[in-house]
Amino acid sequence: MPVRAAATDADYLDGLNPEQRDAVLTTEGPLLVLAGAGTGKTRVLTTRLAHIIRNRLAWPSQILSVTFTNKAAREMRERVGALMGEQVEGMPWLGTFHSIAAKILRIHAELVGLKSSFTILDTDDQIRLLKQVIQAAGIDDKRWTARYMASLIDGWKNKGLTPDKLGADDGYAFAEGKGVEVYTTYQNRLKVLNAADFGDLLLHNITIFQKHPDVLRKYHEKFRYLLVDEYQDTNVAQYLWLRLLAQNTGGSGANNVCCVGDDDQSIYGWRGAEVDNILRFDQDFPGAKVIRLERNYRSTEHILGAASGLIAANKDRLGKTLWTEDSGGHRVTVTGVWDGPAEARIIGGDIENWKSKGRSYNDVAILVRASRQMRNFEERFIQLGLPYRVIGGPRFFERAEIRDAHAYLRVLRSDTDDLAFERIVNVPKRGIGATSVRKLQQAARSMNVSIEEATRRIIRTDEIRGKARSSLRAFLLDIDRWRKEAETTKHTEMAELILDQSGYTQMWRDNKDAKSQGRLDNLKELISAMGEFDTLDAYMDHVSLVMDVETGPQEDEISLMTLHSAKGLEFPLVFLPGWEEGTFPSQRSLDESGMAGLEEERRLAYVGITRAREQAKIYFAANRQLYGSWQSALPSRFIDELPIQHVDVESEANQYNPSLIADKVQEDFGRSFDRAQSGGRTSPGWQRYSKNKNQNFGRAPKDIEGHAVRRPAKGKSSNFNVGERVFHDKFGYGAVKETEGTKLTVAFEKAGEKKVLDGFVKRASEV
DNA sequence: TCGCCCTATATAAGG
DNA sequence: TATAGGGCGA
Repeated sequence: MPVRAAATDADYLDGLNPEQRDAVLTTEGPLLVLAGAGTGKTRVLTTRLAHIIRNRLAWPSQILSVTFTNKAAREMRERVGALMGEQVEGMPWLGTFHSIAAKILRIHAELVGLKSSFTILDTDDQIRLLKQVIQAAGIDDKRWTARYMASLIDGWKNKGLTPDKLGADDGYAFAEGKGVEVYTTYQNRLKVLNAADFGDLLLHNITIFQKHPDVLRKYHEKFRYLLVDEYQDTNVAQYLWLRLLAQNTGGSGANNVCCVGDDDQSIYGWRGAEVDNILRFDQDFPGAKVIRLERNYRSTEHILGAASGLIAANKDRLGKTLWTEDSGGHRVTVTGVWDGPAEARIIGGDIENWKSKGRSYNDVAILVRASRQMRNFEERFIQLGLPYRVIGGPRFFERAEIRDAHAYLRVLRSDTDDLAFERIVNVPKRGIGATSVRKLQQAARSMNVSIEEATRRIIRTDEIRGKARSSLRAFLLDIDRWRKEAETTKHTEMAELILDQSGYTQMWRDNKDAKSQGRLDNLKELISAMGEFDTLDAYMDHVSLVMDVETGPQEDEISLMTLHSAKGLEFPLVFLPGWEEGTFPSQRSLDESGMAGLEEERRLAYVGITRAREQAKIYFAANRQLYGSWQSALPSRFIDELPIQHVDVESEANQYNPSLIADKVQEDFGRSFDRAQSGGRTSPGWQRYSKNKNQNFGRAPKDIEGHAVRRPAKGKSSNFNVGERVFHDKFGYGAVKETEGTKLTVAFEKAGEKKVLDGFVKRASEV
């Protein structure tokens, strides 16, 4: 096989810019491709794969390509296929971290005490199992919830920490130091159940690679090229896994690892991602080449300018300068509105306007920080009759009815799947309550058999009596009959038959809840999803790792989603509502993660703006309803950080004074920052921050007519005096307690003490 | 054991 | 405000 083919004149390289071409052709040695938003990352990735294969640098089976999501893997597979034509059949080692780790683990399962047939537990199973472990350890599971323990364990697994690698004080956050004990017991239970949770897939791989160099060597010999997408999202475990596979000194493809990512789009720190991985790449892989893709093909100059100015406030970044030839276009707009419903009303009107100009709803996206912000929009769109789709939200295979159905199928397949058996033994209600189930669990444990086997034995005794006993007996007979029929019946028919005969579908038919029809529909959809696989086993293997469902044909609809799920997408017109302190940046991020949290929020804002091709429109509301009660809000500090030459300030007519935007509290920012950051104003971060901030604030913003907005002089006080009686549309009457610039602290008679801006209150005497 | 009522709680979400 | 899960009475 030639080490390198002269392929620079190949037509698949046409149309790549010099940096993209370099990223495709640099096949040997470690390479980091820093791909800014909209710089043609996927094209580079797929072309690189095609280049390697076409030039016979490696066979498709010798390339390991990892992504985070099934969607990304699917897209890559399709696009490589399109580039290669029919000549190449699928790439066996292209997939998500988890699917590839699972594939490897199936081969070597016995090295970590599992059987090759191990089941993969989803988060729901994981939590139910943990609850059992916690209760068995005599820990109060209300004070110390399984959910909390699961998050600790996930955190440890994300860091590559098995129980033996934890110190005594590590588990102290749980039940006075019992954390590690619970973790250990949980891992032992998993082994007994022949199961692995998602974190284990990677972790077991790492253990195997570390303890069995001969196994690792085989993979070194197998893989000549490694490719990692979205490298900024990798956690420590993924990083360790990759290092082990990549650090190949003697093999055929020494260190040919290519990581692609964008530190500015790292938004999954809360999920264990370590931006550090990408920041440290050249130290981890000595001799690494770094290529920056900075030419943006997506957005206008104003959109890029606004986004770049914003992200410049971040300290920990490698730094890129995006540029475009697409000059002109609309500035990013910033609009202040009265409250959430007003925001939805204005955006709804804008969308109608867009549509009436002959553009499509598909061009439009609304990106929110938290899913609860979607509600105002849904309500308004229904009123206006605007078609929309919500992207994200609860996923198909995670719905309770689907999990129940799967549990029936798991029991059908295996008589040792305790978690599945427990889940459905009393669904639908068969009169087998918690007490009976506990007895079964105890019996199973003492006899060292599965719960199903324990049940078979126990119903021959008087241990369980009455209805519970007869129901259990009938249930076991059902299971036996189903297993027998399954030998000769197609799996889809089998599923229908089981759901029918168990009374499961009847349970939902009898349920008068509004959602139960939807659940029945989901069950039908499940059957048809199963039909795409030849056997039940093939189907079950698939769903354990692929939780999403491919989206069907597109209608012309507005997209409504969170900022997180918008990553990787683009739309001509993007609405960014809810840019208020507390909402965005989220107060919780600041409280829990301080400066790092703030920077991640800012990257999220950057992701949001850079989704837009033609126009990005930012909104903030003066009042926001949170959990049923109204709160006044201040514009997000991110609005202050937008370079003014790329921004137009608009206002909701007569309701809002544009000068408020400009004003908005440099001092207030300082205060919330102090809260979030223990270092306070003396920290380097703060000093750097204020410096950047002042740079961005040299000029006064302009309002929609182009007049410079009057900016209150520093220390300018409001027109209200302490003790004055005022009226606020949402909070009613109250008395001013304190004034600070244009910000008032008002003791409202009904709503209590609130901080509001003086533009939003009137003198009570003028009402 | 079931079912209702009350109350505690509330980001983001991939596999 | 909306919901999920626990407590308690029938």
